[in-house]
Amino acid sequence: MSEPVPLPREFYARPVLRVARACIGKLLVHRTKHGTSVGRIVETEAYRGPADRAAHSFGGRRTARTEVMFGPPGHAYVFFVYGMHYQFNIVTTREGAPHAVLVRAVEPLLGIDGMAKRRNLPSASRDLTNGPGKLCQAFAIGKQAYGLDLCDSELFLADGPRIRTASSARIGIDYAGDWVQKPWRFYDPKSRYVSRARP
DNA sequence: TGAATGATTTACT
DNA sequence: GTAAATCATTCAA
Repeated sequence: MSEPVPLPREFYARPVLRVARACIGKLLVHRTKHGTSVGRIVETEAYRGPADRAAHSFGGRRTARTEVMFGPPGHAYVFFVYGMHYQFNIVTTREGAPHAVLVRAVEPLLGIDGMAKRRNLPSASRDLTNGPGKLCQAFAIGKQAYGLDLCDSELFLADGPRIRTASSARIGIDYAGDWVQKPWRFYDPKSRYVSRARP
């Protein structure tokens, strides 16, 4: 594989639904001192605050946690939930528009041994990266990744194969009322690493 | 200051 | 299928 190159800022500076769909098939790359992890993104969700009741930025809530979403596109929004899991998001659109794409699943490509070690699972296991919390643990993405610029070469997206993309309702946001049914989840229907079957 | 809760995962029945 | 794990963040007072 040739050296992956970070996608330009313009990739992220578009409406969040377009970015969420465009992310399917792109490569996620994380370089650390312990090694490099690479995976192909196979599942994402769009969160379009402040109107979207499911988004942390709903109602324009601007706090220490959500601050990065109000900044320029192409940065990492990483948050911690359920007392044990991190989630990796991509800030999109434009400064002042708190829209983000949640990366829910990837297919491991490189650095699989490190992922297996961090997940304490066999390297062939599908459970390595088939969920938003799982891939963060596998890729060693934690609070240190909060706010990172995805146009730098530490944590970034790179071009990948063009994939036929399907959509469905988002997962795990039953508190959001009617917003649950919006088809803002995108995935590669051919991948065995999507976090679950069509709801 | 305190109580509620969550963009999940894992283990167990 | 259900439930426990576990704590930063949020909001009410």
